[in-house]
Amino acid sequence: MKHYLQEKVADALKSLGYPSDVAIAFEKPKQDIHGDLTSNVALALARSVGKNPRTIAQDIVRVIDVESEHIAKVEIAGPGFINFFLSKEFYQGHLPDILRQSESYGRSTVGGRKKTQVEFVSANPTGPLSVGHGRQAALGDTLANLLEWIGYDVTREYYYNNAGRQMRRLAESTFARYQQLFDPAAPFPEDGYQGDYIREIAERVRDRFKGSLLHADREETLETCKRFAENILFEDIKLVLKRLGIIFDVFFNEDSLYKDGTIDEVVKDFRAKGLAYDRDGAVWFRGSSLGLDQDRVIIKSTGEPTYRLPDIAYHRDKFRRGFDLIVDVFGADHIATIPDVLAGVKALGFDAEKVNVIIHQFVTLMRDGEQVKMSKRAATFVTLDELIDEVGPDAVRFFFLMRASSSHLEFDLNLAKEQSEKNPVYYLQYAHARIASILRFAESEGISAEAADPLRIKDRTHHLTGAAELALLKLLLEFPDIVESSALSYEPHRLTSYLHDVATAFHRFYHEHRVVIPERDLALARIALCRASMIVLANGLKILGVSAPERM
RNA sequence: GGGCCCGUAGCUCAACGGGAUAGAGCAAUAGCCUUCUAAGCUAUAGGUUGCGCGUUCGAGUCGCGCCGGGCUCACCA
Repeated sequence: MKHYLQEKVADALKSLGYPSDVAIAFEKPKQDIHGDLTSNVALALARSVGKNPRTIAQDIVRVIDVESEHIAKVEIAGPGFINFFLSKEFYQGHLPDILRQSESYGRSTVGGRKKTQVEFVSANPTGPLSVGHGRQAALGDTLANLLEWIGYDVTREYYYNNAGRQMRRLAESTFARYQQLFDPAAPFPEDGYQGDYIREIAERVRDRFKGSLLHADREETLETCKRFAENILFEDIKLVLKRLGIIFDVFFNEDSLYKDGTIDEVVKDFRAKGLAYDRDGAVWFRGSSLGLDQDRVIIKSTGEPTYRLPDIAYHRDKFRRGFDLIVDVFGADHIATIPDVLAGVKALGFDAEKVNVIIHQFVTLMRDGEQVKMSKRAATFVTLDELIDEVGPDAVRFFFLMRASSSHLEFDLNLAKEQSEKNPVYYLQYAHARIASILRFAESEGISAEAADPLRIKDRTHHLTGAAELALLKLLLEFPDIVESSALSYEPHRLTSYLHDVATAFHRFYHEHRVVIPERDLALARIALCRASMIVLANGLKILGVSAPERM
């Protein structure tokens, strides 16, 4: 409809001799009295044309050629808005489309199978996933879902590093706890990982190797401990992610960048371009010549690279694999790496515009009105696994998706656990379950099968004339636009808030109108509306990764 | 000190490339279940959008300067 009106307005502008290069924007007015779609073209043109915006609006309305079966009314309001009122027949006529598309309703092909990678979580296997990772997991997976829904070809990728100093600490911590199982007085490294999970891993090392590691070669033993711990931690991570319904297509090991020579290549290319140089025994990246605030070390004097180098190499690899769109989901604490990576890939000749970095702010847990204190050092953090245990996967995902990623997120544990109307997850799920219940009832009355058939419903939709019915129907027809805009703006919270509106509109409809009634045609039309509502809720929840129960 | 994010109703948050009277939920108050799920609905109340300038037909949104909170500025990742 938007596109249709855009064309019509463009035609009108042309015939009036107004500049046609302006963006003809339509939006949904906040208030119903301002119509269903509104455009501010007249206001936008006022300056360049040098006329009163209302005059321009009147000109446009005078010559615009719209079919009356779709448009009920066109009005000029306020300073020069042109408000279009769509006919109820227009809305009624589209109800069968929802039923016909069913599970696919909301999908589109605007993405054109564009090869896309979404990288998220990417935690190293040194410990359990935190609550912060949870937000990232929900965000990344939902962005991936959204992009898939609008026709992108999406790869979900997890990048990790199982070498280096952190893994060394993991190995030493594990071994120390293992030793302590035999001799409680054995020392624990000062900078070791404090968490209890290390003790659990150590016990499993003991179960597997008994005391045989106590006097074996230290380096070999540490290597054994490292791999053992890594495997356990990774399995745990995958398990937790699976609890949230997340499955990665690719686990990308940083190590492969060394093995296949990508790292060396990047350094060589940087040197060739004068972007890398030696100083104080280290290799530096000349970010200052690329507009960055300072040069940074990419290879330490010890010969080890800093994280920047593999990060840049990794992104080069992404480009080489042919991704047309690269979405990186990072926590706010990683924000410092981004300028280097983007400048690096750009310097290597790739289009940095294809990289979209989504930064999400931190999560604070609230319990009984007080912030849950978390310290990684003291190992008093709440793990994602524990959070899921406490409030369930649906609440975890939904709560993480409710807010804009740029906003700090306060996670109210009490609210998330509450099985009542206060809890927004239940509010949505309840609407879905309620519809399912109505449909079961309708079926028991023997009239649901017919209402599932778009063709049979087509001639009956004109019975839906109540304000609550039409308001609901209008909202349902917005779904594809919402999916598209949520995806393209990388803002899943638009979808959560939209679904909340749908649930509200449905509940209102439910309270005003009885569905299963003797008037058969009206009953069928209303059942169709229920089905359509259920489709939108189910599809929306599917994108969010939240279950849509049939009963509650 | 530099960079990024945030500051909107008592609390948690919306407001899609500036748009019309700034919206929801929770909390508060008053109502609604013999009828398809009350985990629901209706109504009332709640605001100088942190402060001040500026840009323009129009600013919560853009620019500048303050104030307050978070993150970050390693030869840690």
